[in-house]
Amino acid sequence: MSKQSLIGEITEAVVRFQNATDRVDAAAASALGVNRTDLLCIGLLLRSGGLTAGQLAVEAGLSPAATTAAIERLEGFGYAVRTKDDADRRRVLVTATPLVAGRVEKLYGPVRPSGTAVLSRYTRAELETIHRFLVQGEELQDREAKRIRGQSV
Amino acid sequence: MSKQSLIGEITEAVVRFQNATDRVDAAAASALGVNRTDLLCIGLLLRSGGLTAGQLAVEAGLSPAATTAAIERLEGFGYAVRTKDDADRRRVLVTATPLVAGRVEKLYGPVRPSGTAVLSRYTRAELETIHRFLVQGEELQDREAKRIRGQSV
DNA sequence: CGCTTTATTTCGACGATCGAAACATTGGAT
DNA sequence: ATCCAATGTTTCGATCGTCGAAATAAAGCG
Repeated sequence: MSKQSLIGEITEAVVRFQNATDRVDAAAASALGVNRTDLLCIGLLLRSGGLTAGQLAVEAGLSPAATTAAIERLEGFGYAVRTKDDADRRRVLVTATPLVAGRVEKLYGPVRPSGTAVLSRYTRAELETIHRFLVQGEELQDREAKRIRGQSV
Repeated sequence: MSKQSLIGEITEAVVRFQNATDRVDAAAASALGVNRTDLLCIGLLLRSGGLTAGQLAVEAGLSPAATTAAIERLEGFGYAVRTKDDADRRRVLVTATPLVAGRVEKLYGPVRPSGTAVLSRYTRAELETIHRFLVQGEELQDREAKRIRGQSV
């Protein structure tokens, strides 16, 4: 196969890879009974160990109003709790509950060892190539996103 | 760096890569003045060269009602046209217009050469490694998505 | 011909989002 | 000390996108 056509195949494989990732998240959201926005918030809360409502809004790319609504939904599921910040009582600290932490672990936990198992079969040099590809790809896409944003169409 | 921590970095890099892709699509949708569903439909229509309303619904994963609404929005923008199928007059063929084709080309066109330029700097063996990684990753994620779907939480 | 099946649209309702205004609290500035 | 601008969150009203179900239209078949 020519290098050029290999490049074409990689381009398509990237798209399929993304779609597969999307299907995993869709399945997880469905299993938790929440929508994609809520799943995003859950991930942010778990990774951070807790955020104020405003921080969550920024991280999730949501308006203040939508953030309040999302927090309310998560509270309703028992997936998050609000606590007033004693130092600054305007602030509300939002944290994920052990309930959702447990469920997420049950859903996503097994992905890690599976991924590690797959990657372990690569040599160190190959892993470095893959890593370089991912980092350069991210940079490329951020450049392109920036270019597109500056375009009225 | 240990192989193990390299694997960890790759895992994180994958997530960042996906997010970057997402930002490109968000920027493109915004430049075209449409939402993400409409952008998805535009892509499907352009790639296929035209679909019936029903086919579009299946491909996009939308209900019939949502599909009709999306087509209506795209028509309103001048991005799609409906034509009755003469052979089976129940069917409606939806096609992307040159207008949207041109705009999409202007937005996404430059991504291809940039991507090719980046990938060209890899050796053939490296490209094969990357390709293998993407394909195996897709398979892995599909297995995990299936597992998660079979889980009540 | 009717009857069932297939393709699309219409209808009514709901859920998630937004911008703007309201509310609560803080931290100066005078 | 107190007022006032700034900050953080919630409430409100409106809009948009989606769905399920019913309606419409057309095809195919017995």
